[in-house]
Amino acid sequence: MSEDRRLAVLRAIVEDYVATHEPVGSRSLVERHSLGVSPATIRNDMAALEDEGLIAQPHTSAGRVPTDQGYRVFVDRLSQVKPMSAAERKAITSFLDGAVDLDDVMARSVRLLAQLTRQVALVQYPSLTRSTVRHIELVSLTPTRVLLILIADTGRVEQRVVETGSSLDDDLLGRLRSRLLERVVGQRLVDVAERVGDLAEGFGRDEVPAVRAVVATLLETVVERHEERVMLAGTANLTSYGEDWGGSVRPVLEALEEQMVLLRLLGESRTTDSLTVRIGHENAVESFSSTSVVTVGYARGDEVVAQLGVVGPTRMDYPSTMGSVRAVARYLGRILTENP
Amino acid sequence: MSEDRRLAVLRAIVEDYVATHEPVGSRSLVERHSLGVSPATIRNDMAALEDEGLIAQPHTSAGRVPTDQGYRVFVDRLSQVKPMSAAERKAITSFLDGAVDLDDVMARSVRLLAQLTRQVALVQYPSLTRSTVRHIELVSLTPTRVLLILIADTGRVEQRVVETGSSLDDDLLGRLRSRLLERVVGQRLVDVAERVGDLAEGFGRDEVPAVRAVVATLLETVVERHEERVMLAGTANLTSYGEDWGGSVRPVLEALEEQMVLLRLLGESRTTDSLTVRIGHENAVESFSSTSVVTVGYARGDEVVAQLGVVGPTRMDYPSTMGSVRAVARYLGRILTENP
DNA sequence: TGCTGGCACTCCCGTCGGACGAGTGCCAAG
DNA sequence: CTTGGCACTCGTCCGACGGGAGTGCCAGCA
Repeated sequence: MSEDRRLAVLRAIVEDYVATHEPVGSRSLVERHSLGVSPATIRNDMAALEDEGLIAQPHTSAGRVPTDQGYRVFVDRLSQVKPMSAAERKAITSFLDGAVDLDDVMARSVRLLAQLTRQVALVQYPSLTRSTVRHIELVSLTPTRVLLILIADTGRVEQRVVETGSSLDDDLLGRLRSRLLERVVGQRLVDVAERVGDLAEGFGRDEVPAVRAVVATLLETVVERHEERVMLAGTANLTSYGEDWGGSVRPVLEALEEQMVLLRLLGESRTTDSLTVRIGHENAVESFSSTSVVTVGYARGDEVVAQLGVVGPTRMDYPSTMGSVRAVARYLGRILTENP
Repeated sequence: MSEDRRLAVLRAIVEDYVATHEPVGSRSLVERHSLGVSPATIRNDMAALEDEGLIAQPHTSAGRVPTDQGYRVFVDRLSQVKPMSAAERKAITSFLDGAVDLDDVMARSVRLLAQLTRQVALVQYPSLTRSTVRHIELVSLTPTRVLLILIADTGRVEQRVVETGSSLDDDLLGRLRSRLLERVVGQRLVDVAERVGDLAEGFGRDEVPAVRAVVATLLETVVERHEERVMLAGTANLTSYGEDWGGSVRPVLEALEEQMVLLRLLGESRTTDSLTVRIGHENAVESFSSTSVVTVGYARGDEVVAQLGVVGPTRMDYPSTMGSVRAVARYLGRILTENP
């Protein structure tokens, strides 16, 4: 009973099960794949695979279904990422090239990914903390209110209203603006905090509170993870996987409405730009125990700025999904890199 | 056979059906409601109501179910909006009061509405075209790129990158900014177009193309319906209504991902601030033929700036839903009005 | 004229039993 | 180590059946 054939059987089981969504038996296995042995032999292999915990049977004397561990082995050792066809690549570029600004790029990417994979797609905005400051603008709204606008080099724009407490005249606003600009433009957002800590120095006594308020809001904007936005698309695809996906669709839909959950799904492997596959219970989030999450980082230049990925049933077509995810990440990275 | 009693029967049928989700028969009707007559009498009334097209039976000799028209009559003549309890009102205010900016207000409103109604909630951003310009800012990104930021008095901020073609120096940018400000600040967005048409006059020959580019983008931002954003929450609630909702959940989920569809659902009665209920086929959108949409405008000051509402099964609890929708609209309006 | 009780009828739905078939595990032989 | 054979297990798919809920109609009564 060769190790090789056993793995070939596992691969065949995964492929068939993904294709048919039905437990697969020894007979149909030898029919659909040229394994060169009889059903009985396969049955022995299957028994072994079951002992190893890679497959399981839903009921006695039904076909076999891959377990989470089975998928794990399949992904790690038995499959390779399926590259996109030329036509698909072309479709991707032409679809993404029409974008006019960052929001548009993100929106298009996430919809594209949902379409390609027929699953739920997630795209995280380029992280604020990893990018640098391109510009800061202060706009006076009312005497005691200032709109603080922060523009990152990724094209991302954050805005925030500051209650200054005391009033700011145009002169003070101008001085504050230029001080801020000279301190932080070109700096990485992570470093902004230490660059502006003493910014209040050099301002008049009565001006300090207002300056402090602005700086505080700026730091909030920069530091807060909370603002790591994630876009979502393709929730309708949840319905296609019938009822047989563990529990039901509801908890998944609920979880997908929580930004925090999305970030956890995407964020746990922040720095890599290699494909990450989290299968079933490997997901930290409870309600995703019968789903798999495929993520990858995308880069601007040669720095990974955020993650994107898809959420689907554990019985997804991993090679294709991984191919699509990787392809979208690459083209998205290219667009971000080319458009300064 | 009095008209009054027939309508009382219709009301009872709607109420029971909404509560139980099962066809309601003459016997259980007289048990649960004090109609003062026998089942046989009710049956006669039911036959009449069926002739009028207000109720129907799923199968011969099953109970009756309200038709779209039946709900229509119920909403128009037999029900009144159920006001929120004091506790609920308090919860609403405390939930909304924590908001820090417009995005936050919108996000909280939509989630709140979804929770209150246990349905899918929609909230449209305050319309750009109905509000006035508070400020316009031009920020130079690269020599040939300018970030145009438009701030409306509703607190809404739109940003857009302008490719100017030729290069803009700081001087030109400054002149352009002040010209723009003097022309449009305080103007209604609808009027912006005519105020800036001739803005290029007074600029040098070589400056005109860049000015034109900025103006064009500004108009695009102002005019484009496309940018009427809608927030969405509570899609998980779609699953609770079981399978028995016409067709399935999928087309509804799909439609809800289209901004255009959301706008159509909300937008058809733009100007009123009175409750609008669209039942089943009354919805223009195909996939919503077994859902009802309850919308209402919300105002800033005394001007309706946008719509909000919920999408649910036709067999929803209309009085409560209408109460929740109206309440959220009022509190949202109050917040927008109080925070300038 | 309108309400009521009675009655026959329709049809949905849950249950039960049996036949079928897919699939398994084991064994003895090649 | 592989293979064919064989007995066995279950899940699933009918078809029949009975109960029950609900209806429509009718004749009698206020």
